[in-house]
Amino acid sequence: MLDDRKLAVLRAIVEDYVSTNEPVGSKALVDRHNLGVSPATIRNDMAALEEQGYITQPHTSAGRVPTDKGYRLFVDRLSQIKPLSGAERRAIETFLAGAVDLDEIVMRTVRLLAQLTRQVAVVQYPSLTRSSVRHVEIVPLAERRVMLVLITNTGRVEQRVVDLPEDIADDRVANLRAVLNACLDGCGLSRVPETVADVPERLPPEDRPVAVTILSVLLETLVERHEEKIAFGGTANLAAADFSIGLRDVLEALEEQVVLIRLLGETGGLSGLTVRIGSENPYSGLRGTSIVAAGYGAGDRELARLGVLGPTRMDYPVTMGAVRAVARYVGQILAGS
Amino acid sequence: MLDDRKLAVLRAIVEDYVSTNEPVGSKALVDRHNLGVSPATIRNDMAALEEQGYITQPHTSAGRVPTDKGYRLFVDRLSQIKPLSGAERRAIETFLAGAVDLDEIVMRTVRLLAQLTRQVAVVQYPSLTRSSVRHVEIVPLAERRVMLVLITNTGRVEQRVVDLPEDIADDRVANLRAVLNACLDGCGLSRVPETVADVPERLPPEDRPVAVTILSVLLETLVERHEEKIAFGGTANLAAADFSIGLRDVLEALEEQVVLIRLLGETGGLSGLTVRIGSENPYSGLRGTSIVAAGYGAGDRELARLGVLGPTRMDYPVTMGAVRAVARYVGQILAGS
DNA sequence: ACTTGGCACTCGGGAACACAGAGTGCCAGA
DNA sequence: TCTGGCACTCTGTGTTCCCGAGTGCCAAGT
Repeated sequence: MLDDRKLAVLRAIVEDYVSTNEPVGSKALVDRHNLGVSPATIRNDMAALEEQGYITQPHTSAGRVPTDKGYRLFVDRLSQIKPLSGAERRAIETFLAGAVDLDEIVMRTVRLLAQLTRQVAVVQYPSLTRSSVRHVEIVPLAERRVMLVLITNTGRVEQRVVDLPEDIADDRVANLRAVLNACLDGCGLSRVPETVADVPERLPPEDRPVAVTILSVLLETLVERHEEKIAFGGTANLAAADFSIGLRDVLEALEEQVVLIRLLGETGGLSGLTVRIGSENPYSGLRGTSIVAAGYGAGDRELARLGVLGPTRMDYPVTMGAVRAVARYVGQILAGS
Repeated sequence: MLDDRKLAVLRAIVEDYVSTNEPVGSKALVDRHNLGVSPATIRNDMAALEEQGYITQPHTSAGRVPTDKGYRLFVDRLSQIKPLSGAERRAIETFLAGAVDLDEIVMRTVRLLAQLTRQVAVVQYPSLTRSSVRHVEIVPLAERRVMLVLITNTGRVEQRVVDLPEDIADDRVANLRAVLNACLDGCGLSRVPETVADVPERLPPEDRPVAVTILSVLLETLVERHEEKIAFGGTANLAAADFSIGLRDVLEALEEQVVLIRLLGETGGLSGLTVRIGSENPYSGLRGTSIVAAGYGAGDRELARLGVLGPTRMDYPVTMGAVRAVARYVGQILAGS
């Protein structure tokens, strides 16, 4: 049904269209790629490909353009992820190595991805829920007011100001801190609620109201921040790629954290890369845009995801290579720090 | 030289052009605003205004359009800042009040400004250098590795992982922490370097190498973060305002932190509002865009700045009102938390 | 000294039109 | 099954033309 040559033709069409941004015709095809046949033959193949929905023509008597289905086939079976050049790898390493805290790691990753792929980069902060407690700190700020600081093993720091129901002496705060750290150290965040359940009972009765208040804020922090944080950048690249339509929609989607998270979401197939092409993605404003995403994490578990977003007409092999490489390096950095 | 009627004409031109986005001619002017004179008279006035560079015509036989100089005059002398409606004020208050930490305050402020003005909003994080130390925390992470956490009175939290030259027992860390907090509590960040200079001497000799390492990282933190942090949003509004040219440039400028800071920078005249119109601003890519900015702070001192960025063709009175109001409310929130 | 109506002039933008060029589908022959 | 040829169909571009909004200027009016 789709013999080898037809597949080759499809591949050629995708490659040409991606690089020229113009519908590609039969003649141009045989000129550029040396398929050993004549334009007429190609036309027949094209007719077949169109029949089956892999390509389409914007109007009669124009060249062909890949459909989403065509890109899908290309990505799945006709292309290979293109590894980065040595220079690029080194650039990534040195650029990321300079980061000094989590915020900066994320920011730099965004820039890196945007620059490497010339698209919009999106990076999710390492998930709170899957990481574990490294330290809890309680800092007295004023009477009846403390700041609660939670440090995770991924370097993420959460802070909350807590208003207390009553005064509490500094040494009692210290005690509470010690108890908390003793039972929470290394504890997976998802297991924190059970773990702290009996903490009040282990304290002198007069400390319990304060402890309960602080604990409730702590739990709140975990729940609230379940909605993850996201950073993005490289929007200038959107303007460059003369986005046929909906630049507005894309920008809107980018500012809608919830949408973004869903787009990155759902881990996918081979080598951890997810590619969602045009109408495959669940947000109507993003018809015409594809997302290439990958999970990253320190060690074995996936902590969060990152990826890029660009026109369906993008260079998938290169983009996928860049995303995969960056995801790996970020994972290493996180594991090392 | 510029009698009252000419000024009225200029005002009318600005207002009409802002609302219609089309060059405004003499006839349209007399129709809409009831100046009590004929089109011919207006034409003479317009000629005078053009002569002096306040307006210009895109081409012969088109209406007039304000120049940057014209907008400047309009902002300085022909318009009044338009206060927000009661509903808007309440919306601001409730929206900002829900914020739970500094990050969220900033994020919400960005959204608020963007929504209120329908432009791109830019918010600078409260400056580190002008705030003061509320607490320093040293958290042991592993042997020879601690995390240094600095909490400022504006709620900003800075963290750094520090690799130590040698092992150090927890109680000695606690001692160092106590000493640091004792001398730094409430200390303005700019005075930290002098203040900590003699700390090593006050410690037992065996702790000094560690203390020196930690202090150097602390000082580094202060210096590095002198480059301030910035958040922005509402870029979708850019696409809506059919930006004549340079949407790309604008997006690039937005991602260039340094440029952004310079744009917000320099506090200005009346009521703390700075308006920079088109070519007045120091970045060539932003010809065609204006910036309305204001300082905000808890109490008397200006901690940082916020503002919006949009086409020179913007509704200045409304925008200025919104920026001023948001700046005030954010100040209140910061002071209160 | 301003203001006004009249008038000739200018120029951009849209509509109508023609045309070249790229591309297609199909068919008959190798 | 491939190929060359041929007729056909579009889009995009350039040309021309014309309308209308808007101007500048002048002479007359208040």
